[in-house]
Amino acid sequence: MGNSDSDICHRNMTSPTMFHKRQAGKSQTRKSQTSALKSRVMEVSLAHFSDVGIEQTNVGDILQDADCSVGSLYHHFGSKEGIAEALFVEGVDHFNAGLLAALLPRRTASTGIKAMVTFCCEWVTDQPQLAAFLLSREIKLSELARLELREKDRAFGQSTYDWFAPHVKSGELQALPTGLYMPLICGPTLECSRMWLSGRSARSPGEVAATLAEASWQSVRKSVRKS
Amino acid sequence: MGNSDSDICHRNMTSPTMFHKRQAGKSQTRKSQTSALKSRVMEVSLAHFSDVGIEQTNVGDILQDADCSVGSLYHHFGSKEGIAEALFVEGVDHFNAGLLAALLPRRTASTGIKAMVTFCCEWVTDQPQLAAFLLSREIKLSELARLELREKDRAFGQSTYDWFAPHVKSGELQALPTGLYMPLICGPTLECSRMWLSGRSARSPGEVAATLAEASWQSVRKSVRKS
DNA sequence: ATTATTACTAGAACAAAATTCTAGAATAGT
DNA sequence: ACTATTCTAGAATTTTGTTCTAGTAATAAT
Repeated sequence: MGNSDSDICHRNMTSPTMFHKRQAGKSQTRKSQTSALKSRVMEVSLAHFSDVGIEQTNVGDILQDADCSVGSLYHHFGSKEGIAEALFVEGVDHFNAGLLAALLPRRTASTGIKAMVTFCCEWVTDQPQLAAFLLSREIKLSELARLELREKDRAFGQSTYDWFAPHVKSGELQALPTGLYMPLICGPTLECSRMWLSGRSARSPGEVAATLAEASWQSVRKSVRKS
Repeated sequence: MGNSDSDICHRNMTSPTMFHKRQAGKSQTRKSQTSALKSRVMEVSLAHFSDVGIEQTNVGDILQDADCSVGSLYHHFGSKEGIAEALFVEGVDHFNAGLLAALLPRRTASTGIKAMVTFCCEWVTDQPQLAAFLLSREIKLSELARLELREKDRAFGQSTYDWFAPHVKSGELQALPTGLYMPLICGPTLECSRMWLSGRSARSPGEVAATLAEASWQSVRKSVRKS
């Protein structure tokens, strides 16, 4: 059915080609074919990576599932890690953008913080594959990607801090080192997510979103208590 | 100095042995030699794993640094992942034991929760190698190890819950699903740790321990507020 | 229009690294 | 003493990631 290759002898054929297979859709332009190929590789890779991890995934499987040649893959991604890196950077971008989109429109400290937690929970529950991949830091980022990411982190931190600042000033939120807000707000949720995604816990983040949101809010609000 | 091997020709020698090298300490019993070998392999492996990751570590280096033969390594650990697995399970055990030891002697809810956070911070700061390895979930656990770990998690959760229960009953701690206490109490700290260990943040957990402890306490204590 | 350049595809060939295999030595059990 | 088992050893094999050469489509330059 699928593989009408390898029936005729390809062995010891020093020259490739003799008109390309694989170009099923002739109507498509080359550009769109290429970008389709790249997305296919990334999609397939994500599935494998999140399933068995980067190391256990072998390039051969990706090649086969994405119907891609060795040459193309290495032309576009450079290496197996290269695919992972692309997925990682793209994923972090999406996550951060979504988190900001959830936060910025809120007007009160309480609703803002809770919106962040809720977004995390939904995001993890909605796309467990991507979440599992991003949360399992098994990617050894290249120096380039590391810098790119650090800059993105900084910009993201700045944006959230701009939102926080007025609420800190008004006395609703605690004044904390910049780097502590994210861990305090999203840390518990991400920890729950890891447990759930790795099968070590049965309860999905979605199920406990409200509780997590309230608890995280309590941990960063300015305390004015009786006792 | 060290390697007086490979000077005499070993090549194309179909039979091994002809009395073993490596047995430097003749006085030691075989048993202790073996267990020493295993620890050596684990120690060396941890250093490599936490440094460059499991994938980037190659077995050859471990073999050389631990002065171990291929046969021995595969006899004892089965595979490279096998070493990682052993390290992981042992590490989780130590961590959980330490955490319990920090918690159990405390008598009040507040000091108990804070002791847990403080212990996490110290533990991560004290043994960054082991921490980095455990927190970077790049290990694909075998089904066996997964079950073993799940059971350990359950037992650990039970022990902590036994400590929590009275404080919940007395109204000091919130009543939460069992699986949420750990993420809420240690989640922020572990998130900070990951950031610090991966070089994405400059502040070590130790430096912000007190703040984290207070915040985590606020997130799980029973709220009795004005507003 | 023709040529040069670039982007892309293809798969054989290569190299490196993980794992298996065979065999011998030490020890425990009977 | 003999048998079974555990452990050590390293050559041989296999697997797998990556490079290399060679070709095709598309585009820019002349």
